[in-house]
Amino acid sequence: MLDIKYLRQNLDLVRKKLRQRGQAIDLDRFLALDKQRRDILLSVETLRNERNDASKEIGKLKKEKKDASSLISKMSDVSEKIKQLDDNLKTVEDDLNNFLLLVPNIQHESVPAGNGENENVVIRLGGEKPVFKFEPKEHWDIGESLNILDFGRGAKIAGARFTLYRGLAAALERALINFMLDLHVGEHGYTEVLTPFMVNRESMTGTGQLPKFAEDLFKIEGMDYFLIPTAEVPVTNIFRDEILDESQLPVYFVAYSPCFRSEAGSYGKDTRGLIRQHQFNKVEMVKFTRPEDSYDELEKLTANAEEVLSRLGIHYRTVCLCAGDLGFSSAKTYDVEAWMPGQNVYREISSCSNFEDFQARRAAIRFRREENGKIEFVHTLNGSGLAVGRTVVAILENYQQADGSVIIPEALRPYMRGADKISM
RNA sequence: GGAAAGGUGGCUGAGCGGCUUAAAGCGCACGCUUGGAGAGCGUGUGACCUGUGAAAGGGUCCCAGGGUUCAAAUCCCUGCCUUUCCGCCA
Repeated sequence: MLDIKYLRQNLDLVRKKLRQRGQAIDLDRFLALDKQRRDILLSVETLRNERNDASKEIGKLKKEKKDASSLISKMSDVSEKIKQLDDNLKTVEDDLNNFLLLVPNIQHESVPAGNGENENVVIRLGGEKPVFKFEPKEHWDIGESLNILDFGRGAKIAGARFTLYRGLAAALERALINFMLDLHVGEHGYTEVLTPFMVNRESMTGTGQLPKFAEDLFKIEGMDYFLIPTAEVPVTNIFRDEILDESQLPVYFVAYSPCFRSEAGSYGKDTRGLIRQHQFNKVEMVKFTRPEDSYDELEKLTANAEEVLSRLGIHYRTVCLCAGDLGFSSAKTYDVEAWMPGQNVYREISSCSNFEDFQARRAAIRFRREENGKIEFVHTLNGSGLAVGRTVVAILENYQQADGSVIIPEALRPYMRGADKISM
């Protein structure tokens, strides 16, 4: 959510920024609602003030056994008026709030212009592409011929976009989770948390999934619970409605969680393999920082994600998303894309974002400045560290051998009972 | 699932419908005192909205939402959450 005062005072700038993101938002409606709200507020508060004074007077008169009936009947009218104005105010405030909840964040000045994916800017390459003396296969072929990924039975058990892992694939998934958590906790200074995988509506609203993106979520029938689409939601909401001490900041959390996404609107996209599933595992990093630190922290967060790929020996590139490709809540996002030789493409394997105070304002996450005691919103950031299923894809495709086997990267072997290879 | 008790500020904890602008204590901050610390004494101690150059001022907030009343932390209803006991359960 944007700061209402900032919006009021920088209407043209906001309009311009939103246009760059490809967002058509009617800011005149905001102006009208905002004015209405303040007008009503002024009159209702004047009446309240009058009533408060009169109430004291009535109390005094009663105690002195004097007649208060004329004042009481007068206040009866005033109360009636207050009630009406309150109703109006509530309507206007609801409208205003609903409007603000649907306005996306404003991008940082360093974000490049552009309309979509194709205009993202590559800022870094890491590692090297493997060289194959044969035609590398796609991971779904590798996984099926090794009998470690069973797409047919996944579909039987649950449906399309669900997969059954078997044997060393299951072990590999679990090894990756532990490897990533150990790396971020042991070397990058994060604290591990394990959260609920279902959350309530407030949490979803706090991080920006609701109200706008309800169709992307799985909802529990008959209860107001949602399956999390990412651990970002429960982890960021850890501090919802809290005021932190400045000395606590920055806070770094890392969490493993399964993620559930309806993938509404992606019919026919990535239908084969592990790339786009209704359920997948992810290790997520989340940071709470002071405003002046958040862009440095974004660089470090992105480097933490890249480090996972470096340790696994997988080539990647890092792109800065252009204005038109940014997510709803983000002010700036780097995507880390792993090289997938079987498909001959780079695929997003981590997305690292600075939300500035957008989520903090929605979720009321604040901190107290030491020097003056003032309360401010924190900045929140998060990034995948990494998407586990897609990392399995990258390993299968990058480490495949001519004989159909797959070498296990050394960093993972201690997590896989010493196994160094997956073969028939 | 059955029964009961509760939800008040950073914490503990008062609060017969009007003198609550939420008592008191603890904590915290500042000052006095001290060689220094402690004790003692004094002062202060929330958030949000509105307003302004900044203020003053005004308003809201005692879990949430409704209701009764001239007036609600206080009375009524609904929901949520917590705790205890019983049942069931990985």
